[in-house]
Amino acid sequence: MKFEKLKKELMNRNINLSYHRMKILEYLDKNRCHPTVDQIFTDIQKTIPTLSKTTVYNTLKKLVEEDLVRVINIEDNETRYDINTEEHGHFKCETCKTIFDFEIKLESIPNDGLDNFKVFDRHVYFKGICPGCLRV
Amino acid sequence: MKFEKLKKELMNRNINLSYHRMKILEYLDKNRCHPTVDQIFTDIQKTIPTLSKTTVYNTLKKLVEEDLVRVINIEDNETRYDINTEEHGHFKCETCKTIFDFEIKLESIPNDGLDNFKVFDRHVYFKGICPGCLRV
DNA sequence: TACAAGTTTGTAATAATTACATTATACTAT
DNA sequence: ATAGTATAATGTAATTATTACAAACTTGTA
Repeated sequence: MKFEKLKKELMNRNINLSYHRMKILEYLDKNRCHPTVDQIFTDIQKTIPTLSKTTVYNTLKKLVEEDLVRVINIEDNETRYDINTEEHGHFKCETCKTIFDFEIKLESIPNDGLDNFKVFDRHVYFKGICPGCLRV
Repeated sequence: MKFEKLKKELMNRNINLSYHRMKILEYLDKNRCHPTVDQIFTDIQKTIPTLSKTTVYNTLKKLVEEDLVRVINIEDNETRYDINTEEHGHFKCETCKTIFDFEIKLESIPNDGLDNFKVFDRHVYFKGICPGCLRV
């Protein structure tokens, strides 16, 4: 989703677009590398020195509740956030640690065992080595 | 994998099957509910009061390195462990919090975008509501 | 202008995990 | 059997991520 559209989405839902919230949203929009809370906090703090980490947590929590941001849990010790809520999988390179997005048709996954389950949320992540690191 | 086979696997790899390690392995074999470190520790401590949590962490780390146990990261705050290393997906019920296994053919997932990637590890997890909780 | 609701901050508390030094156990060669 | 070595287990302390909460600040509105 584009930044302008995201802003509108928030306004539609009566969510106040305060300065901090906007900067966090803008950051997520520009840095689609699935940043951690710490990365978001550290980077934005450079321009807004009074930003507090709690605000980052609060804002992300809000955005996740509103389905504008997705949580990614690949590694145990780092929760990452993704503003791309469209259907896609994640690939984490174990060498350079980069997380790549890849297209995936989740509804094409056969899941006979889940006939009577109501499924809200589908996550797929792979691990391995990316082409760049393989070449070295 | 059966418990006896797991033991043999460890011995093949020259991994000392100490009493604690064996108890942890046995626990994972009997409790295929994807327990957290804390659950494992708390339960086994009832029979081995001198067990330390560090030992649980150490043992699990070893087992994961040897590919006898898999790490499951669904929620940000709880790392779970699964002795079932055969290909399967996980479904977490958001109501009762139970994690179900389901069959999945991971190689059937189309992933055109990953042509030049080397993939080691494929994880799939869904969230939603299980039949039992839906019925209520 | 003043109130109420919502936002941000800062500090403290909690919880999971890791680091590390020490002790215990088991294995090997003499 | 015994000394020596490597591995395993323990306990404590440190680190890190996250949450709880109270206080201060903003903003919109009556």
